[in-house]
Amino acid sequence: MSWTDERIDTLRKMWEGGSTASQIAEELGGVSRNAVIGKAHRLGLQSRPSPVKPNDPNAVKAEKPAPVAAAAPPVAAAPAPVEAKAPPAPKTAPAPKPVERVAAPAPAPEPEIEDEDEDEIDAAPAAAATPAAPPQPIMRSVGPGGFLRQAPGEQQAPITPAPPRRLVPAKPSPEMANKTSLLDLNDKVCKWPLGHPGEPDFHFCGDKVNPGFPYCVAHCGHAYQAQLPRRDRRPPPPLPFGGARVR
DNA sequence: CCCTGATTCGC
DNA sequence: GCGAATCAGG
Repeated sequence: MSWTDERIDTLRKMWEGGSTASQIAEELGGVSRNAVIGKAHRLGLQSRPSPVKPNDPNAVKAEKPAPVAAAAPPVAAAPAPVEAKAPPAPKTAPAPKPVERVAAPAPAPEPEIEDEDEDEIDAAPAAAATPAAPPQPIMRSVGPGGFLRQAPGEQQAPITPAPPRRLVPAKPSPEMANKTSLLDLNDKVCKWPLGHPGEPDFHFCGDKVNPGFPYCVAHCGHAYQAQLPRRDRRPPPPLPFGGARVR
């Protein structure tokens, strides 16, 4: 493959649009990630914070070891350290346009609790509530039964497993009449739990399963997230660069 | 390990 | 000019 104007154009647009070299390489096809990077540099397209490059030309500062008089050892090392001229002007403004990008995380699936009458989990009467941290929106994903999965940051025992409460009759209960209980599960019904174990009306979806899956079609939608091929993933900045056609 | 981008260097 | 090999941080 050669670098035709068209391909260079795509490279340039994607590169400036924030696509990674790998993505660009895949999009173009026939070239490696390295080829893309190499070409990008040859085109003069640098920038883009590199994981391995401190993008701070001013660096070196705060270098603990040498508070010595600024300049290195010039020949006529004048002992006079002071002479407060101005701190060595940073000459040309280095700031190469930091290409700021807004991290646009994929819209997390709205944590919907699907469960009729989700009764509040009355936490233990912790008298003096601990001040704790200020409430902050945390994005969680929803697992079967409406359990909120812990966000990556928080670590904490997963809520009380199954509050004893009172035992409920396994089957002959009015409210459980038409519900699918544990004993009703088989390969043909949706095993998506509704409510929480230990609660009076805990039961399972029970709908006809999506063939090949343990859940019905609807709940498969919750249980499985489509994993698109890389090439179809449009990275953060939804750049409308022209030439890219989704294959 | 995986991912990144940067750099080098033989072609 | 090209890009594989290599490097180095996350």
